[in-house]
Amino acid sequence: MANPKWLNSAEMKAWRGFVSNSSDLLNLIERDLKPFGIDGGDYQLLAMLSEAPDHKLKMCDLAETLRLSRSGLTRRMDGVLEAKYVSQVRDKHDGRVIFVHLTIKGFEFLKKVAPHHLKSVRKRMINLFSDSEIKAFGTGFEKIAENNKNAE
Amino acid sequence: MANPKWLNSAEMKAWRGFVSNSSDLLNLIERDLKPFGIDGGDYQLLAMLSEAPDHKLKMCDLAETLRLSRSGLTRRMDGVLEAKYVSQVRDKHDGRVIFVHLTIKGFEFLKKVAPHHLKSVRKRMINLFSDSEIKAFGTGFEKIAENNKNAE
DNA sequence: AGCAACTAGTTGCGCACGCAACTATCTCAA
DNA sequence: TTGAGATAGTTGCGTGCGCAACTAGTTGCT
Repeated sequence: MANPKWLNSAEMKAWRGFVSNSSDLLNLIERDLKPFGIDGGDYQLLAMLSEAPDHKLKMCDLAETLRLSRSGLTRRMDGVLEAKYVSQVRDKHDGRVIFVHLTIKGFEFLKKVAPHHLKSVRKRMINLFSDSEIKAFGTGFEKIAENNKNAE
Repeated sequence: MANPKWLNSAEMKAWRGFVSNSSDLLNLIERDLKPFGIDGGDYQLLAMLSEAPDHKLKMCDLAETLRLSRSGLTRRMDGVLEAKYVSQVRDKHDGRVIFVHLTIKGFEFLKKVAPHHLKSVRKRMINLFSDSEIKAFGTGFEKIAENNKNAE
């Protein structure tokens, strides 16, 4: 354990850049959503539903894609249910599971907000990058994801 | 505002990869610190002090490097003060400011933990990357940081 | 000198989250 | 069929954080 290789300057720059700036980036993009009366968590929730088959997902699957605990999702649901952006339907075949459905209202809302969010993501990240940086972020995070899956 | 260009598949992969996996990565690296009795926030705090001139930093500067609000830092200090990893000294020349000093004990502790943390960062990110990915993460986050500074 | 505007740090409060414990439901093996 | 274990979702509780308001100290303008 004594002396693992220290990070060279390029490695340090990559790691520190990631640690320091990713939260800033996410915060700014979330802030861009505020004028539309939605926070980043709810936006992601609606976005994930909109991409799911039939615009619905089981609570536990939704929690997983959102990187939330089951209890965290239960409570996040309060807001979007109240706003009638989603509805819950108990599964007929398995009484334990609840499907979360994106409502028409939720989908319309998402379609209204999405272009603004997209502009925000472009402005704060994607449009700053060269093609090779885009590619490297894609493959880099893919490797991390793969590695995390087998995390001990 | 109507139709900004949607993300192509490479752009989407970069963005989604970032959004979905960065929190997982940070959580796993933080989890690796747990056996040493320290969380990610306290570790970063000690690390930033260890790299500062004279191992000390003003509260407000420390808060900024840690991406914490001033109040957030005030409370995070409780733990590391209690553990005697840091001490606070009021500035002689400006009675408003408080310097946070890394203590000998804090520095020794950090030196003990750092190699493990380093291994964790390598295993979960750096060692997975090609040279060009390392480079791209460095320049990519640098661009984001630069852009964030001028954020409106 | 004196007062307004700013800056550093702390405190009160509310919020979002995870963990552990709980209920309800399902699965599988004997 | 029945009972042990797994799985889905909720609730109680503690924690870490930001925001707003506050105190204390500094700066700058007149």
